Amino acid sequence: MAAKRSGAQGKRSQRIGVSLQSVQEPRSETPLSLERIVATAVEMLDAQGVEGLTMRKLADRVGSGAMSLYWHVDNKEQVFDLALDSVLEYRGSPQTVESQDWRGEAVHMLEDWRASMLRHPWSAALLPRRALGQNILNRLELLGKTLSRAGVADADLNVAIWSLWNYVMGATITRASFDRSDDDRAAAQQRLEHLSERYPTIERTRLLLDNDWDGAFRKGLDFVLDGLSPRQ
Amino acid sequence: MAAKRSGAQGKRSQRIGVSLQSVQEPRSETPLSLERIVATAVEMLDAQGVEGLTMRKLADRVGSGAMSLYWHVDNKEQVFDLALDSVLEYRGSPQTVESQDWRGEAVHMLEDWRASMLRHPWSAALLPRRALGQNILNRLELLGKTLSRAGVADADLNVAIWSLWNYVMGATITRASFDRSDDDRAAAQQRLEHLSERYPTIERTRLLLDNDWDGAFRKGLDFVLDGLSPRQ
DNA sequence: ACCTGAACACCGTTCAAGT
DNA sequence: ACCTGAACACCGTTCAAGT
Repeated sequence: MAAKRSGAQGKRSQRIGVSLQSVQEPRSETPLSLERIVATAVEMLDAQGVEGLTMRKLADRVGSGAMSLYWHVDNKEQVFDLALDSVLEYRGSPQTVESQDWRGEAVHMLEDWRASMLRHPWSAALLPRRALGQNILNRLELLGKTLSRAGVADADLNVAIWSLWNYVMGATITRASFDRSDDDRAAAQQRLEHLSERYPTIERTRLLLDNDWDGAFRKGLDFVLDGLSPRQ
Repeated sequence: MAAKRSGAQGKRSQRIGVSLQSVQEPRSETPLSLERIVATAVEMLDAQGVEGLTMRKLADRVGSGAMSLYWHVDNKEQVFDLALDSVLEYRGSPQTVESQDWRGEAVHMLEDWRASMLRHPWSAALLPRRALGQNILNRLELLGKTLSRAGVADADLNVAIWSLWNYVMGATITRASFDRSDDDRAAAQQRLEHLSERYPTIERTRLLLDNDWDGAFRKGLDFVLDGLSPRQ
């Protein structure tokens, strides 16, 4: 039911790295193209979230009849896949020098990963549900290479990669969804205060009011990397 | 837009811990009740996933007219909230003895958390989008208490809790969605093999073919706990 | 207090047809 | 090769009404 979603390349789609700086061309008669569809989908997702993206509204926004999209694209799922991958491109020093600072490199890559997703808050929650696109594979490869150079044994490498993946995905998904509803935290905290005898610990540390997401991410990441570091 | 979803208790809903062992009563004239609605929703979610749950189909399954649900429930969102929370109850030794094995306790709690979510594969992806219900708060409180007893300073406690949360959520969401589409892994691996010169590292370690999810979770969790352990 | 059907304003997608 | 409108089979929810 939820299968079979990767590989199907549509009638004429080739994977593209759409550049996404809010395409504000003379909204005249640019011919419909996959690039424009994907770029517009990203704009709409940024503005309205996952629920707000509709094939009909997308067609409207792109200035075509509702059904024209389906010549360029198989279905709505593919629009999500392409929008996601277009947002995850890694523009980092690709190989450059063989730096000695593997830990700094890893931190940089993972913070960039998180930042890319937070720029498009719908992306984090979507990612695990979709096939792994080129850009994520690139990031995984780069991460693996860095950890390997740092001395992580091949036997531990998969666990190390997945641990960091899990941490980054969990942190980003959580942050992106809390972000969209500050009320929740207020409401939750209110409930907490009302029940401070039931939840004394997290009430005492004010777990749900802590606003320093970036700092917490960075500190937790350090903990994880401490755990992963090859013992000497 | 996505706000205002917590607290609203509907016209007559009180939080309930529905017991969910596949209610197979004489499908006759049990009166419609919130409990039955939530239990049936969980059944449908287990069978069909998030996309498969429809207010109309739910009403049908419960043997009532389509609109009868709305007397018991405000809207579809609330059905999700209640289904989620009902699935996350923690049945663990609540206080018992003041064990010395804090690490074993933490591992047990977090493995149980993951297992509860994997029993209902739709739950993990849903959790971060919803308000934090009673049962998650309970788990967070218990985790915080355990870490605190283990010697984690109050200043580090929030980061420690969030790090473990992030790891568990990331791992479970990833696992649950990979689970639902084995094709992806085959397809991805095929793409990988085709491009083994582009992704030599993750191809070499067979990252995408590693099937030992439980083992990887446990090992990665150990890494994280190593990082979190108070230094001596 | 509890349940209902008709109706409204939407969806994604198929299909046969236009240029 | 590219785009279209009409139509189908769905959605969640409002509302006025029934018992």
